[in-house]
Amino acid sequence: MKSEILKYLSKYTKVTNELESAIIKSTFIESFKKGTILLNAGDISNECYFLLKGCIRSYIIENGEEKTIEFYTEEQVVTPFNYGKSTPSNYYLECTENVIVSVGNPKLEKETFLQYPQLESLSRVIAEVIMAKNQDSFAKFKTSNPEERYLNMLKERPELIQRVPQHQIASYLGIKPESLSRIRKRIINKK
Amino acid sequence: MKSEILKYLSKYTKVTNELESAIIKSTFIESFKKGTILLNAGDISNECYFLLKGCIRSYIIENGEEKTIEFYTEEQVVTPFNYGKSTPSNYYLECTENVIVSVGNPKLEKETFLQYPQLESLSRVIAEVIMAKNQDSFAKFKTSNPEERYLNMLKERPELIQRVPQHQIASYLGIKPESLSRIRKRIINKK
DNA sequence: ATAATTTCTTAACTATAGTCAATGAATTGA
DNA sequence: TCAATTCATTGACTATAGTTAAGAAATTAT
Repeated sequence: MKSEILKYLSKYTKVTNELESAIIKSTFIESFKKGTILLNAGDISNECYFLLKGCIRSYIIENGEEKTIEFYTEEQVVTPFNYGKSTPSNYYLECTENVIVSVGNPKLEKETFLQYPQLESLSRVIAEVIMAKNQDSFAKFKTSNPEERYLNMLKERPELIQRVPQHQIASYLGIKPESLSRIRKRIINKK
Repeated sequence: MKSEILKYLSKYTKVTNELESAIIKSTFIESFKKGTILLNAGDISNECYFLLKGCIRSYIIENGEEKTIEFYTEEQVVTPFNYGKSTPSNYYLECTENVIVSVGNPKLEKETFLQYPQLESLSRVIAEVIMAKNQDSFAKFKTSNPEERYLNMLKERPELIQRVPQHQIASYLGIKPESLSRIRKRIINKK
């Protein structure tokens, strides 16, 4: 399992033996059952995750309604908004499937970074890449309408549509389930 | 002017004398006239900015239409999506006012980080904070409708509404200028 | 296996955003 | 300062999303 992490990091840097052992030492693996809530709104978040297997969903509850913010799948990093800070989370993290993750926490991180400065450097680079991707998806979301968003999702993350229920996809796209149903129908008729 | 940067950084860390001189050495200030394009779509981006004075807007052109992604104002960091990478930018950066910025580039950054590792550490922390904020605004955008987005903007960035033209705000909110005009009318009538 | 629950689809209706066109207001440039 | 240009508002009309309600389909639990 840990080799998945090394494979991921090797996209960003040459993984030396030293780095490899640093990772292996400072990393531990955990499994969670489908349905497990990893973080509750109102709680302090003290863990971040690297997803090895499964799917994690972040969502908020507004007027009694769940609104999906993001779906995380294999090889994605899940860092709660306020990871390592003392402010409570405003959203939930839920396993929508059985999940295997590599877990990090601020204390462990700090120690590791002190001992292996190149890991902090790597962390910064990866944080910047993720940030760029986030900005990119935000831009795409803003500049498209619901139908385009769904088509884009079909193109970019087709497997996700098979893995998660449609009403969660709807809220992820910023619309109601009924609308997504109609959009799907519209698309089929257009073909 | 440089003291503004130190003031900003002091929110995240104790600014030691060493850090202060590191910043001062590795930083230079530039001014740009209103209307200046700092980055063109298709170009490689080689600079990032810390905004000391003025406003910078990022936008893309889609079907001949400008769509505003973000407005950056005082004390904000402008890092192009692909800053330091060799892939061309997919969007524009434009000064919507006369602008004073502190400029960074990857080469300078690299040298500075080598010499002052605590600055890289600080960079990572700030990157994470910005990331969290981005995720937060994305979540807010997704979970609200155009009217709520405008009301939220009125609350969060009231000065911005005075500073930039309304059709740019409309595209920033993901709607057409005519719709924003109607939303404003609706809000006034509700009061 | 069957009942209970949840999810998805459809329909009728309402509210709001998009489109196109016209006009008035504000800004910019010579 | 006046003309030209850009920007904001309004109206009429269209398209699409939200709402409510009902029923079908799929999933889950006993």
